[in-house]
Amino acid sequence: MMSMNSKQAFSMHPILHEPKYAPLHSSSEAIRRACLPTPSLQGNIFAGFDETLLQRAEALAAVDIVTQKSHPFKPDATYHTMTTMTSMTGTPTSSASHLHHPSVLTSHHHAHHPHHHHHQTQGLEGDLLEHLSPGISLGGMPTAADVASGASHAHSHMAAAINHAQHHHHSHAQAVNVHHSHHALAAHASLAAAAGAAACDAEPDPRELEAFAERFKQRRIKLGVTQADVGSALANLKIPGVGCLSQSTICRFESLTLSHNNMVALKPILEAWLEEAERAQREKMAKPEIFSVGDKKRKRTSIAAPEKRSLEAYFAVQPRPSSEKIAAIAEKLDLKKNVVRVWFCNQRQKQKRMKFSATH
DNA sequence: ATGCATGAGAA
DNA sequence: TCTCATGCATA
Repeated sequence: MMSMNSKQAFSMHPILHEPKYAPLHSSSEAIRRACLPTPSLQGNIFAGFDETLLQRAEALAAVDIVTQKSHPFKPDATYHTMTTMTSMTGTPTSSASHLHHPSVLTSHHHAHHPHHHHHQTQGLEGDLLEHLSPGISLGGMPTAADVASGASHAHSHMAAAINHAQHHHHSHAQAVNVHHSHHALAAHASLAAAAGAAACDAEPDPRELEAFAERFKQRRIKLGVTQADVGSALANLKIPGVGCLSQSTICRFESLTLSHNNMVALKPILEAWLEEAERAQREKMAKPEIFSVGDKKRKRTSIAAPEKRSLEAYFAVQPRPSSEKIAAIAEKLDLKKNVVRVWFCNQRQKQKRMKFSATH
């Protein structure tokens, strides 16, 4: 088995999004029912009705229900927790924190399906949910991460901006950019170089990526660093446009549960960290003097098993339900429309992840 | 390790 | 709105 080829063909563009400003957009909340014409689907038999589809899907779901059981839960189970962070122990299992969303690597694009719906009128709904802003924190570098941080110190700052694009003559564009807000730094250029490698850069080889991920994990563990440590330590590398990443992302990288593009974009960064960390460790070995020392809560809705099964059934029939269908499903399952919409989005994303996509 | 969520950017 | 990259909260 060695086939290589990424199936995603993206493209073209040399990228670059200019540091745009974030227009403010308020997140859309929910739109409730409206009347809508027709969900034009592409040759789908089940194209435009609702009840029938829903019932059918549920019937399918029912099959599982027999086999599996869980208790029916509240439709709106959201957990909130007050997070009190402040727990940094020496043990590797820490967490990282950062400022805003350091969103950052992007590349994508490929054109795909032309689907779209119509306008739905009205969208209002008093929603209880709102979002808040993050609290900042992160003061010093605690413990465990000497290696992680590559021994260098952090001046606590995040960077911000820039966006870098890489494109050669090929197809693939990777861009690492951070959203900046105010100032921007200069830009520069070497992402690939950071990898310290010879190659120019992108290698769409699932093989290579998989191998790297494996090695990465292995060496990371050997260094005694946790995924969270790696994530926060990335900021210390000061690679233009690269801030820190969460434990989640590192974990997903190692387990290949990221999109191909994302894997490709992250690889050079993590590779750079790895080298730096190993270098730092060697340095430390030399002199055993070591270290001196050492909100808003987001709510996570919990969709009960039965509802989840129904959603899966609907998804099997129609992965991209129209707004109206989403509303119908939401109502039927007694879930918020937005929850259902997000569920579908996440489901679609899952399908696209690497792991064993196919070409592999 | 993963589920659900947010946000930017592009349609 | 959707996709994508990411992250907080959780199990």
